[in-house]
Amino acid sequence: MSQAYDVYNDRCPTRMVLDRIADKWAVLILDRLQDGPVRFNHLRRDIHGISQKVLSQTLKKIERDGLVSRTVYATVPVTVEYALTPLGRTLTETVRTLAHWAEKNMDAVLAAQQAYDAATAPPR
Amino acid sequence: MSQAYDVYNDRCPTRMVLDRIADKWAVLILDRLQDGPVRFNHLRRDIHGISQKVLSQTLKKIERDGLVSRTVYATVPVTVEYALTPLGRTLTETVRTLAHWAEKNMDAVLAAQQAYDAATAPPR
DNA sequence: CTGGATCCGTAACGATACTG
DNA sequence: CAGTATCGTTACGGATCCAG
Repeated sequence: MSQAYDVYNDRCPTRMVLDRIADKWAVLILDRLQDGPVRFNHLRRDIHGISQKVLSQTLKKIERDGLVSRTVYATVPVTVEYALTPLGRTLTETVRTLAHWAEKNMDAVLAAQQAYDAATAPPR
Repeated sequence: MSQAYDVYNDRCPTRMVLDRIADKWAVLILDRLQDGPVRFNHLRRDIHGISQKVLSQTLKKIERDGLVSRTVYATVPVTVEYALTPLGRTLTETVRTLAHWAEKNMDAVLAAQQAYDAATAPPR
């Protein structure tokens, strides 16, 4: 993280953006949209564990951030498609590097956790 | 995000790791440790807005994940230093790319938010 | 100095029911 | 289909006090 801004202080704009990135559901949604527009209930089905309420809220947030677009089709019943904006696409691309890290180092993290637990819990 | 794992399903290990990355305070701490070991109260002072409770909890979490090491010096009073592990360092490096994105696109996000708010709120 | 323990308010979330 | 509204619960964070 660059020191161009005072990242550790409140009112830091970078920190503000970090708040948004640090949203698990938002990241998952952004990722799911990478292959093209997806409808509301389709997202709901694909992202297991998300409630329709949280999905709705999160979509609104990232739409406000300019990361996704919302397109309503006057079909009956109505159809709504969410898609990445160009800005959103640049973000998912950098998020990809995080995912790669996760896949590569997951085993190491798991091992570390087990070691930690073994070193702290067993005294019992 | 790669599709090697079923990222959208629970029980997905990548998603588990994502949970940790999606922790604003953890990211801030990891970042602060990039230039070398830092003591508890020093972290507390530098990362404005974090409470000592949350700092303590977060440090434990990322220590358990093997991302930071905790070293106690038998001074008086006692001194504790936190430092990045090699694993932790690889993570901060990828997180850096996120920060770069934030700095580069912050203005665009801000503009998008204002446009969104202007398009939704004003009907009032 | 480095935390642990406690209390307590708030914001987040899940479930459910209802609407255009 | 795509949401909104309401309710109840829970998890999280802040503040304070205390201990090794």
